[in-house]
Order: sequence, then C-alpha cells, then structure tokens
Amino acid sequence: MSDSLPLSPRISDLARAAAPLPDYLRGLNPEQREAVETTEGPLLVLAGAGTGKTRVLTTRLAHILATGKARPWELLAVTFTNKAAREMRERITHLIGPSAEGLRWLGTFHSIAAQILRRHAELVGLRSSFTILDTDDQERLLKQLMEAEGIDTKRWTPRTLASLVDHWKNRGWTPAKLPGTEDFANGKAKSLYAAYQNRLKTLNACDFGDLLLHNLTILSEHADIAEEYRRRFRYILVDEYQDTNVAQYLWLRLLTSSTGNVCCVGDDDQSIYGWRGAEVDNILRFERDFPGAKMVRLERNYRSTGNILGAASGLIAGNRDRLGKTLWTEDEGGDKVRVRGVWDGEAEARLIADEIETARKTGLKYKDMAVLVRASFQMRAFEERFVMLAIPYTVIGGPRFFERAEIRDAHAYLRLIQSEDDDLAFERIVNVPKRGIGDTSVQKILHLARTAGISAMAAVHRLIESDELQARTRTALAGFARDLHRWRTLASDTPHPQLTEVILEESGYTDMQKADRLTGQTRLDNLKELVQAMQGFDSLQAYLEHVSLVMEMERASGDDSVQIMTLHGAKGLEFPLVFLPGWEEGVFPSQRSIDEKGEKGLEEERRLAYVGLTRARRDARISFAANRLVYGRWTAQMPSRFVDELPIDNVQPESETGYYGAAPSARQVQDRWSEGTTFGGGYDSPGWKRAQQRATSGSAQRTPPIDGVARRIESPATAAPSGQWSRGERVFHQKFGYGRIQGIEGNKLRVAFDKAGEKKVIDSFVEKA
DNA sequence: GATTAGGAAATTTTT
DNA sequence: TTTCCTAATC
Repeated sequence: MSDSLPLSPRISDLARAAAPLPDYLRGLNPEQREAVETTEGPLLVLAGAGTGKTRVLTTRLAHILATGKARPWELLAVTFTNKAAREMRERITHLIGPSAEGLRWLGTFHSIAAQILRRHAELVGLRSSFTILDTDDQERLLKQLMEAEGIDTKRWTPRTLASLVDHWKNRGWTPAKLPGTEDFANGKAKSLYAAYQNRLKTLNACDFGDLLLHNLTILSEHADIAEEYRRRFRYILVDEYQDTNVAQYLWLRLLTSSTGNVCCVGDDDQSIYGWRGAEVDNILRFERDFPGAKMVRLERNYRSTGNILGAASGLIAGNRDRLGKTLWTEDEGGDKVRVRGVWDGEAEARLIADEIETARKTGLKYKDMAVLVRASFQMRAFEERFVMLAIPYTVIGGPRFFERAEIRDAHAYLRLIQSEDDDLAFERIVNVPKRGIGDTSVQKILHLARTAGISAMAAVHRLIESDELQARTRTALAGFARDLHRWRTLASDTPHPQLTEVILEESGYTDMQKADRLTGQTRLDNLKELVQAMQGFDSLQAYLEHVSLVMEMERASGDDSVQIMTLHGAKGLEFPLVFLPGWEEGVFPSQRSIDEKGEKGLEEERRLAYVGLTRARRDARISFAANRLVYGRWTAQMPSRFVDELPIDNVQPESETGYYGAAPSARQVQDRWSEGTTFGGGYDSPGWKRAQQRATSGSAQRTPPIDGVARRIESPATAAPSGQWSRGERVFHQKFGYGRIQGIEGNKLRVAFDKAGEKKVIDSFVEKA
C-alpha cells in the first residue's frame, strides 16, 4: 500500500536512504513501517485483528525515542487496560532498555487523568489527596441522596441513576451542561446529579467518570494549564481508539497541540463497548476531526488461517458503519470453521468437552483452547461438564478480586484509619462485624454528620458524649472509636501488611468469617492473598491508590487449563482452538442489545462475533442448540442469524451431530439446514419447528422431552438418584479430593474437603469413598 | 437487632 | 432455577 503512495521528499525518507536500517525496524512489513515512521501529524492506524498492532505501537514509541524526536517524559501513551499498559511498557523496555522507565505518561486513560487531577485538584474543589470511589460506593452514595429526596428506590434504582450519571460523564456533561431532562424519578435526575457532585466534593472524593470530567473542566477553563500540557506532550499515542468515549475524545483534543502529533490505533470492527459509552464514531470521524490526518491500514494478518479470516471477514461485511478493510494472510486454507447444531445446552457442553479431549490427543495443550461465550450464565454448563471429566479449566472474569466484599471491608478499615473523614468507609464497617450498632444508630450518626457539616467519626465522638443514644450503643461506639484510634497509632510504626492482619484479628473480622462455614474459608484465603499483595507497596497510601485504579489482580497464569471467558474478555487474546457456543437468536445476538439499541446494537453484536472468530489461530468451532434451559425454563432456540451470514466457502456444517443426543427429527432438520445452497435457512423448516415445539411443550424438566427416542445418556447427573447421601459420610470428588458431608440441600452437598476446604457441590459429582 | 420468608430479577464490565 | 434484597417477624 505504501508503495503506491506518491513519494514525498520527507526528512525521514532521506534519513532512511542514508542510514542503515535500525534493528527494531527490521521485519516490519511496509504498512507497519509506514505506521511507525509517520511520526508527524495526525495518523490513524487501522489495525485489523492479528495484524501486529502491539508491535507497531511499541516500535513507534521506540522509534521516536531512538531518533531523538522526544524524550521519554514527552510522550503520552494511553491504553484502556492496565494489562495493555503493562504489556506495552514491558515490550518497549525490551526494545530500548531501562530508559523506558522514563515513560511517565504511559498508562490508562484513568490513571493518567488521575495524575493530572492530583496536580490541579483545588481547581475543581478537591484536595490532591482525594479518594477514588468504586461503583459500589457510588451507588450507596446515590441511594442516600435519593432516600433524602424521598424517592422510591425500588421504582427508581440507585443503579439506574448511577449508570445515567456515568453516561453523562462519559459524554463530558457536568450537571450545568446537562441538556434536556430525564424521566428518571419524575425529572429529579438532574438535581440528584448536582447533589451527588456536591457530596463528592465534601467527601473529597471522585468516581471514575470524574477523573476525566474534572480534567476536561480544568483543561478547558485554564488555558495556561492546557497549554503547558500541550507543550509537554510532543507525541501522543492512543491504543484501542475505537473504544474511546466522548469525554476521552475531548480530553485528547484538549491535549493535542497544533502540530497534532497524535497517533490513534484501533479497529472499528472491534468496537464492543458501546454499551459503556464507547463511540465508534470517534474512529469513523478521525479524518474530519484531525485535518490532514493520514490513514494506514494494517491488513496482513499473522494470526489466523484463510478460512477463519474468510469467515470473520464475510460476517463483518454485513455491518454498514465501518471504514472497511480486507484482511489477508499467506496462511491460506486451514480447516474450515465448523458449525454444528445440537439438541440442547448439555449436548453442546458434552460435544465441546469431548473435542477438547480429542484435540489434546493430537498434541494441543489445554491452555491452547478457549470457550468463548456471550454471557457468563452460559459458563456453568461447561464448568459442570469439565469438572465431571476432570478437564482443568480456568474461568476468566467473574467476580473481581478487589470487588469482593471481604476485600472491600478490609479496605474500608484501612481507609478509615488513613482518613477519619471517609464516611463511606465508616458506614461500611461500623457494624461489620456486628458490634451492636444498628441501622437506626447509624442513621442518627449520619444525620448529625450531615446537618452539622462534620464527618461521621466526628459525629460519633459527639454522640458518645451526649445521651441521644442508648447506653449500650454508646459503649459499642466508644469501643469502636478506641480501636480505630489504637490502630491509627499503630499504623505509624507498623508495616501495612502486618497492620492489616492486626486489624482483621482485633476487630473480630477473622472470627466472624471463621463462623461462616459456607464461605468463610474462601474469604479468609482471599484476605491472606490481600495481605500478600500489599507487600509489594511502599506505603499504605501507595497501596490504596493502586487498588482504586487497578481493579484486577495479577493472575497467576501458566497452568495448563482450558480458558472459559466471555467474548468481551477475550479481546486481544488468541488461541489455536476456539469454541464459540450458543450462537442462537436471543443469546447471540443478545436480545437485549437489539431491544435497547436496535440496528446499532446488532452491529455491535456482529463485531463481537468477529472478535470471537478472529481469536482463533487454526480452528474455530461454532455451535448452537435447539433447546436451552434459561432460568429454569426450556426455551426453543433458533440458530443465530450470524450463522446464516457466514460465507459458505469457509464453513463446514456438520450433520453427524445426532450422536450427541439429538432426536432424529432434529437431526433431519440439521441435515436440511446444512444442505441449503445458501448457507443456513433450513431452520425455517417444519421439522426444526416441530422439534422445538416438542421441546417446549413440557415445562421445566431436566432435559427437553423426546418422544420415544433413546439418547445417549452418560451424565451421572441424570443417572444418579439423589437422597442416597447422609451427613458425616466420606466422599470423593474429582477436583477437590476426599471430604466429609456436612449438610445436604436437595441435590447439593456441603462437603468439608480435606484439602480444598468446605465447598458446595452437586451430588452427582462425588462418589462414596 | 437478628433471623427468616417472600418477591423480583436475571448481559457484556478494560477503569 | 438461583440469587439477592427487602420487609415482616421473633
């Protein structure tokens, strides 16, 4: 592509001719080189899946540094995730050595915005020590405000308001700039938003959205400050540009100088966070937004085979709003993408589990395989099956470490010790563990705090002196205050990990967890992990700052296990073999996406499908079920429209799947379905519908009813009668080993395992020992 | 102030 | 079906 461009006598061209090619430029293809060497002016790099995006990004930074165009601290490089930032830093260090440490402004949008905000906090009414609230704190705060307004928080949930506020902040709207009115709580949303922002100021806190929003206020109202940053950042680099929201876009505009050395890298076909405020438009409009912008397309794919690429490209071609690009690969051919219909969700899990074992025999490792689902509720079927067959697996995603209740409780203690004014932390743990300080007392404390304009802890001190509370409550509060005081004194000369241990012990938190036989052990383990994680930080302050911005924990990876994750979670990853189950209307594309966002929502779903397919290096396998158990009800499913949209040439429909439990009628339908000259369409046939009707005619049962046709039954879950267990009995479990039954609830057993601690397991997964 | 029973909801989630 | 949250009861 660059070959066909008219050659302009640029300095870099001359330099290129004169000097030998630096090592780091070797091995780049012409487009990649162009993306690296076009350092001046606005540049959009459209990087298709698997085209070496990260390599280009890091090489570009290295190039700018190596050629002396800028020093490390004059570069602004923004990513979306901490993981991406970390990876970029590592790879640059690999390229240019330790001087990469000088890249002060390489980080996520939020961490860089937080840095800037700390320097100018007073301009938006905060102190530079402000705390960053997470979504849970945010919702609790909003709930208080709503209750103070007498709003029915069942009819209008704090969560809905939180997402509204988030939405507004994503668009860069302060309460004053908010256009129009909302239906929410009879038009009170706007005033609630204003009240919330005020409350945040008194708490010296801000939420995630504020980090960007306050930056916008500062940069647009203080020209001198904006100018200072524009001069500082000589080169700007933005990763995943397709996922930026309006606020981030405005932020970039404010930081981009007139020389406009801004390079945005992204792929409009991989924009999958629209529901979180991402604007594909940002990338589609780039050339208009940054006059004189160049565009480089990276279209050579180094990851997938021709068939996978063909299937993905054919599918995404159905989207209208895209810049368009044609991925190609030298690795033509490869296996076709297999598409199979199965009877139900269980059959799908069985099929995939069996194929995992088969693939393993051909030399693939478990960790080379991934199951990518649309929504997390689909994961359970696979987990159950994998446990049964002892296939090691890892669920990526799930509840995040720092969001677990016990971790947040521990943090609340630490926050309250660090700053007595942290009312949210106070509220969270005044009565955790139970100290006999009930809801009414807490409300009294908070009321006094609010009316007197003091912190909750200050209110506590006052109330201890007064007689407004019962003597018993006063004693409890005094005890709590005394503990806090003691810990705070201790904090000055105790390393923070030990401090945390002391607090958890002395507060009775550990004992409280020990008393919980069900989840206590897991939680205590998590707390241990927390103390471990704290070791890596110089101070409590540094640690707390870190966790507020980094919601994830370094995952211990490296073990050989099948990865189960959502399609969203899979972005940026690749696997030799990828399973894509649940391609059914309503599931994928998700009905809700379509209901809420119509055609736009559908296009985003299609991009999600594209992301899923392009994760595969050698082999992608799509499946769909005729029947699925959704919230305990059997639902007839139609194959996803995306199945139809796959180009027939790259796809291999399989009809041998009857073995996996489909009734003949369903198999016939599948045969018909796969026979069509245009791919798909067959599910309109009477046979498919009949099969579905039969399935739905019965209400909730373990399997969809099949008239008189034997299906392959091998699941102990269906075979094993329950009620054969008794408490105290010794059992063996594939994954957790030996243990003793503590309790029985229906088909679930509470088992204290010798090694793995107490777990709830399905009875069919254990055998008598 | 703690326990329990009933009812509504149930995507995706980089910070 | 399960899970979480609120309201009613001890």
